[in-house]
Amino acid sequence: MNQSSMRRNPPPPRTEPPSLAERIRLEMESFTPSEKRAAHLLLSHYPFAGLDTVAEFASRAGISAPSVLRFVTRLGFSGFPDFQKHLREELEAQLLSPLAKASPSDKGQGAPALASFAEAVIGNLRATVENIAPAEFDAVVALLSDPRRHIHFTGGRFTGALARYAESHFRIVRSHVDFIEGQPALWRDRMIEIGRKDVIVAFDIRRYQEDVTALCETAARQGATVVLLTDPWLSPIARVARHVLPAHIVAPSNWDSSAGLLLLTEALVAAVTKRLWETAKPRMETVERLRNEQS
Amino acid sequence: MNQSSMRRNPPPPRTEPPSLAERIRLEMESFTPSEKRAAHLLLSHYPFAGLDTVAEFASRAGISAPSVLRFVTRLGFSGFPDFQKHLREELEAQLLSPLAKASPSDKGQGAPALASFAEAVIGNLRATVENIAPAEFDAVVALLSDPRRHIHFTGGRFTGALARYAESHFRIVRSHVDFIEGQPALWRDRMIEIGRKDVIVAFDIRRYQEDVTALCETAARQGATVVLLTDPWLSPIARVARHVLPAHIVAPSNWDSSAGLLLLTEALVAAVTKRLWETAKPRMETVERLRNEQS
DNA sequence: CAGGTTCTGAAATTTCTGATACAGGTTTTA
DNA sequence: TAAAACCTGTATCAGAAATTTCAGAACCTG
Repeated sequence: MNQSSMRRNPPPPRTEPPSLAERIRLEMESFTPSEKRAAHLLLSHYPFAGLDTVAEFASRAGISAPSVLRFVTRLGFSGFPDFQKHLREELEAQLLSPLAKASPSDKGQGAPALASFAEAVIGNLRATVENIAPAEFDAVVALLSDPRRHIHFTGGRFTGALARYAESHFRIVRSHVDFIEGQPALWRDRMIEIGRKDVIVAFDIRRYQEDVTALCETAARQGATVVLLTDPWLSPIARVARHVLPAHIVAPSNWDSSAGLLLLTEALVAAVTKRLWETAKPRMETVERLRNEQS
Repeated sequence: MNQSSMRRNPPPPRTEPPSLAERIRLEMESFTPSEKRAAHLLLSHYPFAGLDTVAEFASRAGISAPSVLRFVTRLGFSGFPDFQKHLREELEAQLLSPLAKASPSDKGQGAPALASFAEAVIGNLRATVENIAPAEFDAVVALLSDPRRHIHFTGGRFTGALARYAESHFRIVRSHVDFIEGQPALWRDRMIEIGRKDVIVAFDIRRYQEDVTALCETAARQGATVVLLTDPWLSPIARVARHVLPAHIVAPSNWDSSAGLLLLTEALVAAVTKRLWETAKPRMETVERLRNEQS
């Protein structure tokens, strides 16, 4: 008799996922006294009150632990951990919303698509920079500025292009720079020469590519230093990497965005060029002269 | 009852919210490899990654549970629950004061290079988007979405990598896509097959490369449609290009930044993928299946 | 006011989490 | 090159947390 199969809400909340808090407010009437106390506590400190232990929650609400359990069960969760998981996910989604709000809304075409895409990418860049430890970045700069080291760039299907981009710049700034194809057959032979003096800079984002991982593991086993540019979920290469620089990659697209990786790459190029300026300058001038002579 | 009812407080942080994240970034270099992985995971999903169980956190970070425990102990917490409590409190405090968002912007001097570089790049992206004519962008999307067209990507020394990046994506979304090396010797032969049905997408920024220009001029003479992604000063290719998308490239570096070009590329990929979704989806699934079979 | 229903919490039970000891392996130091 | 220090994962344990059971309390209902 409690539910006469009514439609829930005349104006159903449109876009946003129905927050748990909202649902609790709507169902408040049907709660028992104990459940109401639990609901009030949760709503008044939403959602943090629910992130504590059952005992803590019960104590703060002035009810017993079983009552709390009955409350969350009544809300449709399989147990208290399930309930907490939902709260955390909801909170995380809400906190990341400024980025998520722009993307799904306007599916128009042309400029709006470009503009919103750009905003998402910009958000990625900011997030990327904030999550990079300055010391880590500096350490990589120092590593790539060491003239005694040999630098090898590599990457996967899509990120391979970024590795090439990095290589094409570093090649001019300093010596001992090359690009390694990801396919095992193409690098197996060269591995014999990889050792402690070598640095592997690998680009690898999700749908992590096994051959790139294999390359890095082999190189690491030989004593090479591995630097990894990846996404926040970390390629398995992180296992053997000495330095890891994660970049945010999620964009309103069926594809991931590599803009963050490019940003890091260009920042590294800029920093290393500055650091090696004394030797880089003449190299750059020479390259320029050779180019002109040729044509 | 075991509570000594005493707040443990090593360094009284009563001034500003010295975010735990910030501290981790500063101490990053003193961490062991395992600890770094834990730190990276936490920072990349701050602070939600830390609200799970130890086992979950360890698994996601790719390390063992004890390493996680050692990590939080090293940060000065008495145990994992204490660590989680701190994260919750920090999160709650931050969520209640929207003005706290200004804090992460000003880094001391750790890597102002990276932060300011990022800001410059972001400025480039905004400027790029504003200076693109929506109609021009849409026209390019339509062109690249035409299944009867054959698409060829090319670029110069540095921008060639971007052309490869574009090609590696479009190749999956649609058929008749390839990459042309910039050196004349490598494309002269193929020019015989270039005609009205072909689209050349060229990447070229200052220090404009003569061979790329030559390629485009030849192709245009044969009736091909040329799309140019360049800088605001426009590569000479613009004379024969049907569509031109300029991107801002100036950065605080001895090198130009290609981030704007990458943004346009990714936006084009996203738009074309969406437009061709009916045919692109099965293609992407097939590619995925082939990849899995192979490995 | 009895009988039935619903609600609630104390205590018992079970599950699972966080913590520790220890040993193999690696890097650093002498 | 050998020794020492350090790092890290496996196995294990202790204890806390969530869950269930069950009996009593509160509240209708006729």
